[in-house]
Amino acid sequence: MKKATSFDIAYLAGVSQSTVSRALRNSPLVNQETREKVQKIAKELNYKVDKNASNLRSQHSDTLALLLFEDPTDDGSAINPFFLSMLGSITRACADRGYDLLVSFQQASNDWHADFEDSNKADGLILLGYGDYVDFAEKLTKLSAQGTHYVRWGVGEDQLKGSAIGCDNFAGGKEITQHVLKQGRKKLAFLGTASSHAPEFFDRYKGHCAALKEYGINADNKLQINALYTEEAGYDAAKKLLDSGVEFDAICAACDLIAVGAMRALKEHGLSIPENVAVAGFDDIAVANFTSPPLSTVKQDTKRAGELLVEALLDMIAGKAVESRLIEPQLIVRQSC
Amino acid sequence: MKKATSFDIAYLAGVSQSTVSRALRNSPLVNQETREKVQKIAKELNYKVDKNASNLRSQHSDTLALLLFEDPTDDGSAINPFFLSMLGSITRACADRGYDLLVSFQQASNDWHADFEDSNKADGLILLGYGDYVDFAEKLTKLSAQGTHYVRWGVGEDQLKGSAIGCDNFAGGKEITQHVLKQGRKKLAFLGTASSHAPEFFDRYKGHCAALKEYGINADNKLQINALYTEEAGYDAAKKLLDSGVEFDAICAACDLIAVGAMRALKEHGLSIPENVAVAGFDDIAVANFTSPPLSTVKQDTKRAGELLVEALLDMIAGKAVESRLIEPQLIVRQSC
DNA sequence: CTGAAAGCGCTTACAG
DNA sequence: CTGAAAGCGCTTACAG
Repeated sequence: MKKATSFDIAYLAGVSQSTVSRALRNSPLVNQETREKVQKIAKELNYKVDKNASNLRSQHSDTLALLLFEDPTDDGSAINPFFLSMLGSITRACADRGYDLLVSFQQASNDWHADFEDSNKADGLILLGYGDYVDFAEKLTKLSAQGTHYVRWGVGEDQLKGSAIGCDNFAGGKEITQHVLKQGRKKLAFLGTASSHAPEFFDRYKGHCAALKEYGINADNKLQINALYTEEAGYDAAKKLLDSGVEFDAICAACDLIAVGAMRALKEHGLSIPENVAVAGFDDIAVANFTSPPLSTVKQDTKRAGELLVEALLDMIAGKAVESRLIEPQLIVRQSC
Repeated sequence: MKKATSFDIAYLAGVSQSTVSRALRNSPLVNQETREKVQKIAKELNYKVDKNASNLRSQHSDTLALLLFEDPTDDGSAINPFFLSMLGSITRACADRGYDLLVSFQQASNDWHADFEDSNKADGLILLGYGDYVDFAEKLTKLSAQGTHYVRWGVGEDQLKGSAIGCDNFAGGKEITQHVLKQGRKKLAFLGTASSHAPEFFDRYKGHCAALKEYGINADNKLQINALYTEEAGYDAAKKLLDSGVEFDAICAACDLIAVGAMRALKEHGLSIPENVAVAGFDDIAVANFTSPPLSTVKQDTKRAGELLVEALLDMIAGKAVESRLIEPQLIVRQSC
């Protein structure tokens, strides 16, 4: 059976195809009786508007694209659980608003705008990632120049083009460090890249340093070790710290995966947590609740984040001004510190 | 600046719009020199084919839809990490093959076919879920009747319409139960719904019983407690088991989340794992490596699964016959049994 | 409130 | 190898 079109319905209903189109979209212009008749027939025929045709004509797609960009050095098998969680909440937020969501891991192309908005596949883009933000900045500048509608998860607009929804990383970093300091720890190490290549980590580090300062402690370079987004990186960084011989009684990790890797290194080294070394994370991924001991961390509300991202993008597409916004993080105290 | 169309390029290249269209799709019909000239101009203009127009004309979308159906009783906040992992691998598999992926949690509608394939948004559907399979069976029958292209993650075709890629749940359930029995355990409980409402769990249970039989043990009804897909359900089921007073020295959980919940209940009850009770899971989610003690389980290869699902669907769309296939699960021994 | 007509931007027979 | 033309299935001024 061939697919029904609006002309088939028009014929059966004894009205014009224009009227069918109007009736199906609940236009107030159409007589209620006519509308009901048309909708009844459409239902009987299992009719659905052809999205390609309607999008082509109306020049919008009611579809958003989620682009997950990652560090290309990643082996590709495991996605950071934090982003997977964001993906889940964004999918839900789109569905709630009647939008479809196109998902892509855009390693391949370096022209997101062209690939999605120019080809009319999506009305706007949501960017999510943990790649190198220095490379990334160029792309954002290009996107903005082309007038693409996009929002980004991450840091505010001082550092990168465009609007962003993000966690208040400075506040989060400060809060958990204060918590560690309150336990009487004095020599705090920070595991995570502290540079504009990873601005979210950098902000957390700045919050970390601010808390130290409150306690009259100067941040020590030797206690900060670079590490990116993975358990392996956390393991390596902790090893490096241990091998360096610098004394420390606590580790603040820039993310939970780093903390998990660091805990493994500490245990291999015969150190117990938190007796010898306190450990703190950031993100509150599912695993944080199950490490031994369970990891104290900073929770980012991914559900709320997904909603804000989708709302901001929709506002932008509608031509409204969109402000970057920060979500308040929440301290989660468990047993690791 | 208005978006460039193929007519703009045709004008600049001094050829017809038809030729532009051919040149852009690398048609062998077009002179190489002409093709290069056209492609150069297209690049300069930042031109991208309008997907809505080309899809409308050619009647296919190069897009696949992933439908995640869940138990509506779920609170909606947390998606089972196993499915999130599948989602990641499916996204990658689609990208590798030049397809876009539309993601949807189809709670709202009950007419997937109409929503995606009839509206020409997608060429085919991938179904992934943990809802009630009895309700689900009707939908599948309808999908098949309408000639929709779809593949499903889960159990083979005996029980449900359509082709499926799934884990060999029987073999996995049998293997891990054998492992538990080898440790000398005699009174094994099974936590997970054993009925056609949850056929994957049912198959795991059947494997479980087969292993018991090999060891001369008859499955005892009182040692099987229903539970669905969540940590909470696992906790409740273990409580129920404990309260029933039936003796047991091991728990085989139908999935890791159930195992995690059960471990919590056992500990609250003052029982130690594995000394008093051995615990086994199924799925190998990230958390399994971090429970205390780390959970022995059965790993499902989600990367391979995603690839097979996408390949099968593409074959089906291309008109090839597609067989249901099972992936071999892999026993992962940690410390919980 | 309704209809006839144009047109969104492509792909693809058809003719040369 | 190339071009003129039709048409995919809608939405939306325009006219009544």
